[in-house]
Amino acid sequence: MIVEPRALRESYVPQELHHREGQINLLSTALRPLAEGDSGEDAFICGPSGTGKTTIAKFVLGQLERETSDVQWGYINCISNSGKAAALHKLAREAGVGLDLRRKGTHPATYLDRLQDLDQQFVAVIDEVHALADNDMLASLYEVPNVSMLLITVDENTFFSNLDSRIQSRLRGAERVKLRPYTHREMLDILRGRVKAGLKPGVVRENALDRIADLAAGDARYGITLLRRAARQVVNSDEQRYITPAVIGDIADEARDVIRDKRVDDLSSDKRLLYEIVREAGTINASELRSEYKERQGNPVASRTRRKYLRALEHYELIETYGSARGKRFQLRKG
DNA sequence: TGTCCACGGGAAAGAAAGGTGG
DNA sequence: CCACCTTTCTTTCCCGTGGACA
Repeated sequence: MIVEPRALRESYVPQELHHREGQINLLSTALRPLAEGDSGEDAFICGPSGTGKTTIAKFVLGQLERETSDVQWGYINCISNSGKAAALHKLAREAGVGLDLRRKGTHPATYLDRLQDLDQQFVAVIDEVHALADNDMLASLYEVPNVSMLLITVDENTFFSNLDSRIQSRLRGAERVKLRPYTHREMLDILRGRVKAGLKPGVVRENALDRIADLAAGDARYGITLLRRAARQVVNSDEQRYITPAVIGDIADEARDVIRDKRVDDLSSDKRLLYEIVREAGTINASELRSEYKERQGNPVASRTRRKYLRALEHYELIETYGSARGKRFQLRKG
């Protein structure tokens, strides 16, 4: 049934990307000077989740890598590497220059020096950049002449408004690539591509793909997770031989949870409890949240810490907040 | 309009991680 | 093996700001 499991993972970068030609060209053009050894433009990729932001970044850099050997690139996700040192460490390692440096006890400037000494152009792909704790890492990277930044975020306007004005003006000229949610038809193409690469021919009913595309509503990550879970369900089942709309219906809720749980699993227990409280309540105001948390947590963290955690959950896009000061309310983020 | 309380920036203390020298 | 060092990362303390509510 499953021929190539990797093709069913959302992190898989296919040989050809459907319906993103314009954006790919825009991004390639922005990075074009790198192939001649000049520094490229900084660029943004923005769009809702599941619109292929990370995938097109990796795709375009992969293309560039095949054309020239003078370009190195590194990828970090700011949700798992929120600290400046951790993030720079990973970037330097991907450039192959930080291998001798220890993770703790190395000054951030050391990584920057190493990147600068590289006699190649370097592209730093910084995913989920809105979750970055201290933005002066961006300023530091901007200072390094042979480093270009490719910043990935959901909405560049909210990202910009949280940025301090010095970096704001520097990044204002950066190329912006915007991604819209996929249409139903586009989603079907993407799913067919994955089916062809990953599954035995004929095991997926066409109307099942239609059902997946409906549920995914433009979010390719969710669509692909649905396809993967459906395939696994059929493999483990004795009765079912084919992926049908009924199978999709059975696993739809579960697939939604899988994506969310993957993020929630990484949280510390206090953050997870705060998230659980918001999730159970749907919407909750600040003081109710505080008393609920204190009641359920034996030794609660200080109130300032609790607020920092909540802000982090907001950055991770697990919750949303409205209002300010005493009127602040917390709400579970949908989708 | 005054009191209450939550927010959030920033400093600073504390804990943890990794390395070094005796 | 242990004491000690450097730097990161987390948590707390301090405090000015501002919305809610009587």
